[in-house]
Amino acid sequence: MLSKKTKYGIKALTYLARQENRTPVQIATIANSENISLKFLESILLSLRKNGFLGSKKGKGGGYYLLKDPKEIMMTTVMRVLEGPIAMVPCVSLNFYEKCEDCPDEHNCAVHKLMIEVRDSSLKVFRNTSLADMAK
Amino acid sequence: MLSKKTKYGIKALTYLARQENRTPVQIATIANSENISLKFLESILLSLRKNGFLGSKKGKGGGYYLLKDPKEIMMTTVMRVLEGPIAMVPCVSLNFYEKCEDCPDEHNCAVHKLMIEVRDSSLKVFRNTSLADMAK
DNA sequence: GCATTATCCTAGTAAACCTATAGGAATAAA
DNA sequence: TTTATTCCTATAGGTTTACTAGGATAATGC
Repeated sequence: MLSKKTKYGIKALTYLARQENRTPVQIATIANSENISLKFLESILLSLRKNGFLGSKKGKGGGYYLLKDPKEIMMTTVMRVLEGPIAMVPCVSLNFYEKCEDCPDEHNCAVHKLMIEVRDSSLKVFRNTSLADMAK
Repeated sequence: MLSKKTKYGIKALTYLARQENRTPVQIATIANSENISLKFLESILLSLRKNGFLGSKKGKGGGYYLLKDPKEIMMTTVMRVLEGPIAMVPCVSLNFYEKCEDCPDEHNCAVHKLMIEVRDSSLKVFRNTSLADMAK
């Protein structure tokens, strides 16, 4: 299941991608438009800034804005930062790999094989979608 | 993330699918072979029986066995029973649909569109894989 | 300089969910 | 009647999720 954090994060990014110029948009504006709790969104945008997606400006007329062209921001990156691994099992994750405790031999594990297929099919979708696509 | 329950459930089903005949296999045998906590596996197999995948026999020489031909058991069904919805968001789920609270219009939601694609790609994998495939 | 308007940051919390575990009842076979 | 097994309910303990509180910090405009 997608966490609300991820869902809201994607919605906020999409909102910003729809903006014509890169002048800062206030958290409250986005929160209002997308029906997201202000304080929760605040913490999400903060982490998106720390992860290099957003820039910010403090004080009056401040807010958040995208740092890159939406076309260059792929959903794989967004998902990994907000949600974590795309794979359903750590032993199949490309960026967050971990060995299973119970599995003596990964290559002989039926779950492993299935989950590689699932991972690849999801990856294909995320890799083919940019934030610009989302904003359309 | 796949829950351990689902992971262990699939492993147990695969184990049973590999059995040549349908004589009952004890929980302890499976738990041992797959490195799963006995008591935990017990509760998982119980729910698999209640959901029509397994039959059981009590007492000495008892255990669990598959009720259907592994070729007829598709991973979509297994996943839905063990893990729940295949979709990452309820508003995109075929079998567990729920409207989003925050979304006024589903059809205009970028997250919704993306998650439909992800769901369909995962579904394709699960629909093309039977328990017999897993056991190979 | 000062008031106002924003973001920044750390912490905390209630509820839900996950991963088991305990302990005994029911049933079947030898 | 003993032994082996599943059946069933309850619950404990840990983790994660989805927020919320409250003040610090910085920028703007008068």
